[in-house]
Amino acid sequence: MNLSGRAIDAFLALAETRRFALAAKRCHVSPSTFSQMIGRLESQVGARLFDRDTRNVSLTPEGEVFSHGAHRIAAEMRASMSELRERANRRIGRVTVAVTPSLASDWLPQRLAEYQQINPGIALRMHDVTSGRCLELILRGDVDFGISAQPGQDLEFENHLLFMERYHLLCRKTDPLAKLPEIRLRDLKDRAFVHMVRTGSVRQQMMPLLSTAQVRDSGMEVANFGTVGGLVAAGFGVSIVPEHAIGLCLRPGLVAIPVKSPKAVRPVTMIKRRGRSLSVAAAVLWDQLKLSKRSVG
Amino acid sequence: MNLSGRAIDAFLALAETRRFALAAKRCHVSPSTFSQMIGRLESQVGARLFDRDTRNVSLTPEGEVFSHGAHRIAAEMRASMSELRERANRRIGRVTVAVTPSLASDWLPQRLAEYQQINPGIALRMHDVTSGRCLELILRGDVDFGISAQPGQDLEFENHLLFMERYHLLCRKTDPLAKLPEIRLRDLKDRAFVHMVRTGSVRQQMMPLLSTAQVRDSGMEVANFGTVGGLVAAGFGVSIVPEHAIGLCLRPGLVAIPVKSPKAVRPVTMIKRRGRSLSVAAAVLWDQLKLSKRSVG
DNA sequence: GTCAATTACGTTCTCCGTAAGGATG
DNA sequence: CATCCTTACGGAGAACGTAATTGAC
Repeated sequence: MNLSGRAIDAFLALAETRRFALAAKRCHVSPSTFSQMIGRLESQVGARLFDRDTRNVSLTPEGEVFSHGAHRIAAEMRASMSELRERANRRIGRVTVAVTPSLASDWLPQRLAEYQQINPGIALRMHDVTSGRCLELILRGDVDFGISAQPGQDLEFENHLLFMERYHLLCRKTDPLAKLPEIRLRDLKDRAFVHMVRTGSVRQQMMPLLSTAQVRDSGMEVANFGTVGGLVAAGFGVSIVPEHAIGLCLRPGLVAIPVKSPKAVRPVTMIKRRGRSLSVAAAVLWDQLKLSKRSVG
Repeated sequence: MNLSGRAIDAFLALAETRRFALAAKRCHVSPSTFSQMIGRLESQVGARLFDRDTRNVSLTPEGEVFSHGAHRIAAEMRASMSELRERANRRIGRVTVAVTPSLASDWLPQRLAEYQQINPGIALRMHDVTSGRCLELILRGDVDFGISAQPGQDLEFENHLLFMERYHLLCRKTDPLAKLPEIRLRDLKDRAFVHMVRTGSVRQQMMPLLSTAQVRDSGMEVANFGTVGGLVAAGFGVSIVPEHAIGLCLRPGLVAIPVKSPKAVRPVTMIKRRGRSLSVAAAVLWDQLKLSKRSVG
């Protein structure tokens, strides 16, 4: 049992035209070839599908039955092929990315908007998640790729650095530090510090630097940048946040000042599962983001 | 675009096993051939369907999309093939026959019951119709074949004589004719006669014989044998009906007496459209009836 | 080094088209 | 005899298997 698409097409053409010669032309084959194709099909399905003499062609009862199936098979084939083609042309599709909250709010939306304008048929979904969960979603295949400051292991992931993001000190305008154009980490010695939770990439990356700088623990340990802003504004201490998180933290009475340290930067990285290819739509977004990285630097 | 059933099967096998070697075995081809089959399929659909290295095999996003269609295509193919096979084996099917009322009530039911017992999966339908309408239904393809006393023209129909059916005189027991063992047509001279409608085969066949016999017209002209019985019983006259219609006419006070005349017989004939083959189920019924004709003679 | 997928290559076989054959009106 | 489907036959191309190659662990 091996029905080919061409055989199905031949069958349908003959069922419709009821002329071998005409159906053959429609299928772009010679009449003889067409006759053989029908004959082969009939032997494959094990039943005569057409009653025919040199003058008339008509479906047998078995042919009538088969024609229903043939129509459905042909329709499914057409649908499958056209769906693939439409996805290849990015007429339809879906792209899901996992992104750290800072970039999800500040940097990525603009890029996604550009993408959406060029590819209106593609449904975009974004998960804003912590760095750890980002890798998990990538590994499980729940997202096409991720963007985070914490690259995955090279064995399982493919990482592409977009740009280095500077950290900024977040403090009240009344703070003495607020007057400086740049902050050095040692300026924070003995200052109360509002921490992010340990599972976030900010905390994990800053941990060694902060202990070197001998900051004082405010006791606060929060998950969201918005909360950091609130705590700093309320006087619980200062904090350090990535550049693209500033918008989430800042409020009247607060300032953000760049931290001057070659280590106080974090690698904003696109991450995908190694060995798994991206969908066409996702690959296009990936490439677009790769090219647009200069626009922030 | 020409998807073959084998390619679909190969795709599904690989998508399920995620092993080329294993899927190749399942498809009964060598690993090398299988690899080529997948490669060909991918080039036909215009997209890479599997991510693979020598260690791991997994579906690409396009492969995921295609797998839905592939499952449906394979299911439709299986369904079409198995339906044809089941019809060939007469596990399922339908047979519709058009039959003249007399045979539909007296002769055919027993035959159909035998057929139904042997082929319980076949749905039987029967139209009891006049001879003219019988041919019409055959021609239109509304029935698989017909049984009537009026064969169709050989150009359009294929006729198979089942048996010759004798005509019987229908009269009251009090009628002088009722005492005879056989009737000759000339015995009916000047007798009031209850006619069937002109569209029926009985009337058409008997017309010349009756005018030769110089019967008298009762003025009654009816479509159903049951009505004939009623009219004869009520004294409107006598009538002549086919042997198998006797059961429809007879009632207390009436008798049916065979007509002795080489012309007072009618050919009970199976009729099908020339050049059109019967469905397997219908052909089996056709053949069964052909063989069972002796049982009546 | 071992195992799995792929590529190379020669063979086989399927499939196509040209041309002859046969049936029908 | 004209038309249309089918069969015959030869060549082109596809598909298969064996065997060598590449790549991953």
